[in-house]
Amino acid sequence: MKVKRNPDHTRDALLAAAFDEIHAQGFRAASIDKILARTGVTKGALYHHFPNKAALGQAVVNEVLFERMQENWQRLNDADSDPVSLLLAMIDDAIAHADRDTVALGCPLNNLVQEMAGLDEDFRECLNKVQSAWRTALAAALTRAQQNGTGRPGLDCNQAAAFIVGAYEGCVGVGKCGVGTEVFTTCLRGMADYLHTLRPATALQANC
Amino acid sequence: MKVKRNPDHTRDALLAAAFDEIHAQGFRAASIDKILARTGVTKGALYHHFPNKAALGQAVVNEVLFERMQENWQRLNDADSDPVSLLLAMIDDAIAHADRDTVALGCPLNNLVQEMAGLDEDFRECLNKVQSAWRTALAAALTRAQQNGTGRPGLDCNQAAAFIVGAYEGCVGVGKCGVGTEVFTTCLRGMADYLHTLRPATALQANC
DNA sequence: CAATACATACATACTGGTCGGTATGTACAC
DNA sequence: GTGTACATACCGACCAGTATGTATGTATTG
Repeated sequence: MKVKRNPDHTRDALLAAAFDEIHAQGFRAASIDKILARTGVTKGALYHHFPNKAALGQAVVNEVLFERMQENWQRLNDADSDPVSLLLAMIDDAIAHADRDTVALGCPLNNLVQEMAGLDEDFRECLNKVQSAWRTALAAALTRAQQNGTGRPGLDCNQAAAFIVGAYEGCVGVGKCGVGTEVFTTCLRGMADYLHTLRPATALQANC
Repeated sequence: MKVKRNPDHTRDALLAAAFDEIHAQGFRAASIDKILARTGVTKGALYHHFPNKAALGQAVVNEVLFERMQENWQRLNDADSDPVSLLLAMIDDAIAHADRDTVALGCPLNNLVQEMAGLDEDFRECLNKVQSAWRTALAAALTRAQQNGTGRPGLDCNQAAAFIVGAYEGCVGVGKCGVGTEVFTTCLRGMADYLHTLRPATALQANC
């Protein structure tokens, strides 16, 4: 029942398998041969669709990773509830659904940033597009929070957005060191404490 | 004037060169041959001192990385000034001394954690020793702050310590994505904002 | 004190395996 | 029939690791 030729499907299959392999092994340790074995695609086909390994990796970032992460962020801006509560809910969700394997794998974006951003300028650029889109979406959400009264007035939203991205990636990162999910969840709970401080100071200061 | 034999010096030279190579390339991409070329040590000598590459890498973590990082933490506990101010000063210092190359290299501990913690149990274990020692030192400092009145009373110190470690590593991590030091420093300034919330609420709530 | 014995500390040359990449050929679709 | 979409076989480079040999320092013994 296998279709003889389907270039789009072939390309997508390669991107998906490359994403998984790179997520698990990192880009440089990702094996072209393993990606081929996983998909059943041959080397000739791969090098027909991508000029070299770097182009494959960057296509994974631009086409798979970027879109996958955008699905998460846009939740921040299409709802009309307050963004800080949304962020807290996402933290709770991450804590609730954390399991050993996903913690060990880490964030695919952060993994690549740590490995490649300092080594390859092209990689750094397309990774930066993903990460800065994240920061921008977060900053917009925080600005919206200020406007609808659910965000602390004095807050520097761009600065806070940068920190939130960094802190979250950091929580996922240090979580890898723990035996199970403990370090990860503890770290996230500390982050939840921080997120509460992004709210207007009314509730906290009621007892003074 | 070269001393004919000096096993301790040979071993130290290998560890130092391995640290640099691993810091720059990661563990798996670190080349034994390049470490040898850098030191002038031969392969026979290296494999006399270390049974294999993994043992060399773990020795780097246990002997070089651990001690190097401990020098930074013990500042938190030997002074009698308040720890939160010390942390803020360290952030300021990091911002002031940040340069393009160090940001691109990233934190040697975090680099290794991201690369190896999920892949190799032995590595994870010795990296965890370094990182948990950091968390412990931080938690102790925060507890001390609570005791001498410079720390917020209700704070869960272990949780906050975990978050601080994660957030800082995250700031260094996402900083790699930026063109220069901008993302890194913005992120750290956001972190400084967080650190202020660890203080007792007196100063902030004075205007209510 | 000197000769011997032995372990430590290297040095050199090589191996098998994996890697990304390519050269060349073929079958399908329009 | 002509370009696209594959398939196969192969290449040189590099890799960690090893087999083997040698020089050096040190303890032992006569």
